[in-house]
Amino acid sequence: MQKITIEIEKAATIFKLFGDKTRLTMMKILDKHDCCVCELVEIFKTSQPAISQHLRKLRDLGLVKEERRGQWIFYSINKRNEYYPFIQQILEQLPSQDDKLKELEEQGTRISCC
Amino acid sequence: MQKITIEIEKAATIFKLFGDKTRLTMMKILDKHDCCVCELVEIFKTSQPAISQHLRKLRDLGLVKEERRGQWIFYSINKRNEYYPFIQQILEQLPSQDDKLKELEEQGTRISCC
DNA sequence: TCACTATATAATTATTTACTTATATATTGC
DNA sequence: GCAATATATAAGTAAATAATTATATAGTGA
Repeated sequence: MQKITIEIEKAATIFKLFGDKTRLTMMKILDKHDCCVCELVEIFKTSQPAISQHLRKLRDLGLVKEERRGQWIFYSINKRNEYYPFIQQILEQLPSQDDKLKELEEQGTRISCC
Repeated sequence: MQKITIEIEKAATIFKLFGDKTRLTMMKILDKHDCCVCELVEIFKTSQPAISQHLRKLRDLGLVKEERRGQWIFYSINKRNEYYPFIQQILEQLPSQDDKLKELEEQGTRISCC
């Protein structure tokens, strides 16, 4: 296995963000699928500002990146982040959250919105 | 690599604890060396109650265990914890904190106290 | 038993965090 | 340009967190 090291302080900063279930689930989802904000609002059944604020924290650390596509802003994992290998190793150990996206597709929410 | 999975919710709970630099460093130290509370107080240059409270949180999740040896109570990583493999993979990626213990030895604090 | 040391716990306080409500900005399609 | 939609941001609030101070408990050695 490759040896990755990250300063303790930086790791703690990342874990602080990962200590919230919503953000951690978001990271797991975004690691496999780009999502727009309104999809995440649907998935987490919470308010749009709450989602935006979570995304901002993740973005401030460079863990995710945004990309505007017309009316929508899509978020995805920033795989160029210096710490992505560290993060990836963690996310790999979490169970897939694909079912959450599948629900959206079944509802038709995914297509209609984004 | 072996495949370990942990529920997202449980992982977030662990990360919440790891989101504090003191606790994360503690975990890294305890993964290799048992320590008594007074050593940790020395290492982190903080109050004894603060250290005790951090240890309690880690213990409440079963991440560390305590063992009385005479006057002192030694803490160590609970390697029997269901999630230890997950935790171990994380701790492996953090830089060694052995220098902190070495400092104590040089000061003589380690021996005199414990 | 008593003084001393190590540790835990309780209560208080200050800080941080996450959410809500309200509002601003940007894009689309008419 | 205007209405509608998507998103961000600001301000306020409630809840959670971490530290401090004070006190309790437990072991040691005289």
